[in-house]
Amino acid sequence: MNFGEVDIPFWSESGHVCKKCSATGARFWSRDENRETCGDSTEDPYTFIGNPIISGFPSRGKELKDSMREKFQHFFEQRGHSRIKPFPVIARWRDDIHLTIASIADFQPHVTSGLVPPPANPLVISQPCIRLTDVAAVGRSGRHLSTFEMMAHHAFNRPKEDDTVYWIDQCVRYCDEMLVGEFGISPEELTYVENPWSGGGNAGPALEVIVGGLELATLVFMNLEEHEEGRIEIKGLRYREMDLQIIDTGYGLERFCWAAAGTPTIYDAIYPESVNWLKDLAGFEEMVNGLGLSANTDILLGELSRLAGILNIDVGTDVESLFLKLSERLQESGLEVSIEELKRLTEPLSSIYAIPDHMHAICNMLGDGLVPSNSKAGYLVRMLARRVCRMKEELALGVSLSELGTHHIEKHMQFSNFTQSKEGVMKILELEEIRYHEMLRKGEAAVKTAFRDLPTDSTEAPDETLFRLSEERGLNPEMAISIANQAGWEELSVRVGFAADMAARNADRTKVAAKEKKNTNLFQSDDFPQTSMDYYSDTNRTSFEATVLGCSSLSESQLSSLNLSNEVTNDPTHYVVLDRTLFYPEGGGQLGDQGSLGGVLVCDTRVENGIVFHLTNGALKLGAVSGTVSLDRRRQLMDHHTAVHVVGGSARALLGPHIWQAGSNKGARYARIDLTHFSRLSRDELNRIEDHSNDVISSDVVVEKLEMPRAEADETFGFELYQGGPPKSSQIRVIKIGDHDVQACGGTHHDRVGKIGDLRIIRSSQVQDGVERLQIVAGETAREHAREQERLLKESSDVLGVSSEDLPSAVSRFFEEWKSQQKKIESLEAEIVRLRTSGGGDGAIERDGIRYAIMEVDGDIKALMSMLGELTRDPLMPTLAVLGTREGGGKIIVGITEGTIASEAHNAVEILNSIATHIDGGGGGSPTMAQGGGSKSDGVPAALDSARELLGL
RNA sequence: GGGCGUGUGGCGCAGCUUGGAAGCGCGCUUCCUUGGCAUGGAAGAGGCCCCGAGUUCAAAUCUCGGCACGUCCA
Repeated sequence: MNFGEVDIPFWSESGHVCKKCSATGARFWSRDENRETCGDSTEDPYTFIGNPIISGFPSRGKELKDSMREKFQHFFEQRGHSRIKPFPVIARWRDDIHLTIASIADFQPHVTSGLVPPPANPLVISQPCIRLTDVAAVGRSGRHLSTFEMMAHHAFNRPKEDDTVYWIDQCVRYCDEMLVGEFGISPEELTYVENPWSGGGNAGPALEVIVGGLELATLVFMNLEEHEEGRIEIKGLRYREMDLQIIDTGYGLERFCWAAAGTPTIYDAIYPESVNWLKDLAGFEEMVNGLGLSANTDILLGELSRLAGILNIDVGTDVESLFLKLSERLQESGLEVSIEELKRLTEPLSSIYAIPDHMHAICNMLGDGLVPSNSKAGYLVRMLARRVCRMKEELALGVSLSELGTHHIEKHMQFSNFTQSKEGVMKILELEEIRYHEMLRKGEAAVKTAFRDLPTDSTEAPDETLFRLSEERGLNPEMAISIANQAGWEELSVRVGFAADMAARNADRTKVAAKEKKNTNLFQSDDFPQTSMDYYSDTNRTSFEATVLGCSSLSESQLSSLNLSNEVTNDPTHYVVLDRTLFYPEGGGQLGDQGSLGGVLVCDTRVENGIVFHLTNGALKLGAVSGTVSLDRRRQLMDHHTAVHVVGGSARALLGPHIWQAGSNKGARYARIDLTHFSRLSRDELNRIEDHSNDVISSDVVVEKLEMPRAEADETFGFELYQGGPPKSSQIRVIKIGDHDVQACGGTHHDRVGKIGDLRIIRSSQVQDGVERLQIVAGETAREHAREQERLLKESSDVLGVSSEDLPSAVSRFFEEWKSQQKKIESLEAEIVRLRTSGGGDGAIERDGIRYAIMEVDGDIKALMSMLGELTRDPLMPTLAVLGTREGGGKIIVGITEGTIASEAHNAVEILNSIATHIDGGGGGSPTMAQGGGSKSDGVPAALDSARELLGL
């Protein structure tokens, strides 16, 4: 049997036959012996529009989804599956993806790798998912969604341990029984298409379950993993059998709803209230009637959807030809609609359909506590919000983004399950809309500037200009062109194929960026056993005895890739491996310990693959050794690390559940914590967090340090545990500070928070939009910081001879006075210039209608310039002026009145260059104005003399 | 995580490519036009060109670092 072929007893028992699709060539199983196509080909249009294939579900929208989901989960519960609560849509337990894209994502990588047991086995779940890869097709194709629920039953088998829950045959039986028995689907309509799956390091056979042209489910049987010595080859990669074999299914909840409703589009089935509301707001009916279409719109819409997929617009698709094809197909069905009419109908309609879908994704993401940002997951929600803003403006809906949000939450969501409050979501949506408008407003000026040199009757904009506007200003080509159209370039349009080029350009750059992969292993670690990390057992112990297992000198390349912190004061030369250690290695944002080992200093400590590497400033012999950790530094690190947890908890308590730790760093001098928040923090807010944190510290609660299996920790504390990032092990350490804060953390901590002492938040900065970085000092460093601040104040106020209370007013007074004196000097200089240039006596000589003014003056280059201006500005008095000053090493400027006989007769640059040698300098400028300088100020008179000589005066 | 871009009178922006006199629009002050206002006209005030180094005779302009902000991609 070839890989991917599914041959199970169920087929023959239930009367299925194996066929080959006449359109796609795929192998498929069907009860209908006369069937030619697999059901999922261009030859298989939807048959359920207006003719539901699932019976017994009269409702629509949220009610329909709820009952459909319940029926599914109940079915599997009856058959021994445990119901699992859905995971958040923000995949915080993973560092490879931002969003939950499938139900199996909940269990990757820890469960699928076998590291952690599944929460139940077998299990049933309905997991909200978000996929943004086809976001451009949402609303257009009639079936694409950016957010959907994947209903699934999963089973995790370990055949080698004789622990098999169920495998392919039983899985297909469940599926078939449910579709036919529970949902009333006619058995002859069902096809199972073989479509083996591989990707992400795993592979296995799979079946697509198709009814009425619609893929309702996919059943994946994951039993292979990538391995160099594997015997099975798929797409050029070698695979071997996995220890853990997984039933990974996915049933599209919304597709079930659509099949039960038989509406023209999937959106009509799941978001009917929103679709109707938006149609009203947009005046869709009047618009359609105004078109004077020959065809009935309902029939037209149904027909459009039946041909779904044709309008499946990917980035870069040639839209024109798609519309042409669609129009032709409609004519075949007897509907006469021109392409223009088709466009005017489908464009607003696709927005009306896309908005509720996007709002659903947005509310889900924000509900999970995500903060919009200009990078990472936060960017994804901002992108969706901006798409909605744009669509609602094109439809002229006249409602705000937050009003759309309110409506959506009311009609479609059970908001009590979310961490973020409704008010929090509304606040964020309001801010996002403000930001969107700000971007547009700034974009307008940018477009005008970018197109300034383009003739107003141009029809095509330069590609480069559009690329840049899009990347730097966030204006996609359509937006940029529409702004330009209103600003005077009326004929301008986006050229055909531009979107494809832009996508290709992005893809190229992504490819280049992906190539740069760094090698992770710094040290030779194969030869050593895991180091016993004794620092957890007693964080206050500092001396220990151990055995040196290895010692090598550090190479150049190792040193440079170590990226030593500036807290490392001694230069390491060797690395030492012990059997056990009290030195805490850099990890979880906490810097490594320092101290002494044998006769050498430990400059820094690192860890790799469970082995601790002590970076020393000398070599050690193998054998027994005693070590001492620097207690002061360790205590300070613990002050800071525990303080970071306290501040994180305080921020969440005061600002809201969207506060997540986006990173942290704890050194001996200060610590910092990055927090997700939707606006900059004022000093006032920082003070409140600081006060709250200090209250927690003074209450002196116990810091609990728990070791527990990951599954249990998940169950007990939830995902808030993973503030510091996804855990990598099955056993995790949990640091719990009373009821204030709890998170998984491998760092060293005090036993009571009271040990921290003083805590100050000394400043905040923004790492990226939506992420605030707080700098914290605690314990001894807090006091040092206060002393340092005092010293700065004292030194500054001493300079001015005022008390530090008066410093701000004194500084501003001095600054004001300085400015006004600058002004006074300038005006006095101007006065001098007027006196010297107006009343003759300037040594000017007139010859052949040109006035020659050559003189040395006192003053800086600015004064010279204004004097030159006075002399050469008047076109009625053609003048050549050569002015010199001894200031700043000697400066000379040459100016000639523009557009006169003087400028025809002389060239300022030539004159300057020939005389500048006298001051050992050079210069340049334009033919009518040149300036230069040098390093020999005494040469100024000689230079002026040579100018007179040159001009024959 | 990887790019790209921006920071210039109170506000909105140009100038930066190719270094050589700091500009435009709105607003502000005063005057003229008017019975008063809107408007129109004239004159004027208001700049550490984000900060710090470097290159240069010369930096808003070029280079490096920092700060603040925007945006795209994954």
